[in-house]
Amino acid sequence: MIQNLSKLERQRRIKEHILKDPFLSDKKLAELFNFSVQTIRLDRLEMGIPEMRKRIVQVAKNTTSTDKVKSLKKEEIIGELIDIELGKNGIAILKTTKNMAFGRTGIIRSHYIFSLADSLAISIIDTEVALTGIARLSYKNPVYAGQTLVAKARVARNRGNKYLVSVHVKSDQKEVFTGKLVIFSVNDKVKKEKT
Amino acid sequence: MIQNLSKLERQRRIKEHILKDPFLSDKKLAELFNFSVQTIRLDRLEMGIPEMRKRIVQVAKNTTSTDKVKSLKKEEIIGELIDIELGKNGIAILKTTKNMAFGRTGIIRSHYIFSLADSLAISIIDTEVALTGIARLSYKNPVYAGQTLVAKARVARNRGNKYLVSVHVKSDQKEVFTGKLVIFSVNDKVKKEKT
DNA sequence: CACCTATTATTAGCAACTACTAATTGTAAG
DNA sequence: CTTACAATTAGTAGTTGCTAATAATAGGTG
Repeated sequence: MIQNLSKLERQRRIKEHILKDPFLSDKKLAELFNFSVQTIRLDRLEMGIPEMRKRIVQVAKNTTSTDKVKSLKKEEIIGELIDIELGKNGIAILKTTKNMAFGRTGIIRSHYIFSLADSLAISIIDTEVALTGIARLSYKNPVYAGQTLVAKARVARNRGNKYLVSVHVKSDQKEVFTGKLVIFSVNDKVKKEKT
Repeated sequence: MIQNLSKLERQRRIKEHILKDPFLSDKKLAELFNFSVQTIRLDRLEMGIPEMRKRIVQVAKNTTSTDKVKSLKKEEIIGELIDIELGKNGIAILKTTKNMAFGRTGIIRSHYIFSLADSLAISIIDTEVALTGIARLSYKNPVYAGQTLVAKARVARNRGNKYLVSVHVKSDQKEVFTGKLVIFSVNDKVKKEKT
């Protein structure tokens, strides 16, 4: 076989292939490129690319660290409760970070803002258990990682176990989000009211 | 027969350990349980548990399974994308766990369900960047930790860069959440917009 | 006692390597 | 043309974490 690829070019391509598919063994790469397994190995060593098995372990460990269901940690959710008057109103702040944002744009993912609002809304209801029923959300302006959000919530109406909570979220005086949430308080044995 | 019980118990524990940490080799398990490597192997074979390397590959492949989506990197998606037709519809599932729930009641916090719906809605928009604008959410029934949620989303309307996505979330055929989200696609330099 | 199960040991072999040495090929310079 | 040198290929030994199969041993039970 005529080798029309320069060594460097081949190495660049090997690297590319491995990045795209870490599950490629040296043997398969050798078949792909029509070079001997030894050459592929030399290339890998020169580029400092670990063997397939170690690459797979790396990929697997990545999953575990990100943990599949990207769980929102509690601190991230609530932010920080600053002030609260049960049954009336409350203020919470959230310092946004890069890992709450879309990698490309740095814009905070909407559900983090909703989580802040929702958590705060539930917090100000003076009851054992509170559940969100209906919500209307409006995202006014994008929020960029690093900005600090201030959420203010107040109970706008309250009929029986049904609360209408209105939440406004600002960043630097600028409104970025508003929402109206209907929260139900569930006090006693009521666990499942619907079948 | 007394041995039998301890054997079963040991196998149960081995299974548990492997589930918790798929990176355990037979040798390490043998050290952990003070049994010979051969015994561990027999146990594994009886239980049909594959060898460490294959387990690692499985874990690694889990991560790689989802591609195809433009707007979100896979780590940014809440839940697991099952099927998607860009610009049209998509299905995602989320296995709920205790740490997504209120401790006392085991009821899943609402923003996890929203996050699932929101992520899915953004995923099906065929664009580089997609942002949530307005949302109307309705929580129909409480979800308890352990239940698996199936979210279906479809693009109901599309005018220009504005998409109306409707999302239905079910658990065991029962509808637990519905939402209508207005998503904006942002392809060029659009920074903020509100309609 | 023979029988049975659980456990452990032993051996051969495999995949996918590392690490090393050695041979071959290509090509350019003296 | 010959030598020098890099690139490539080949080959060997050793490693890890196994599978598969066979055998040996210990501990009961009927």
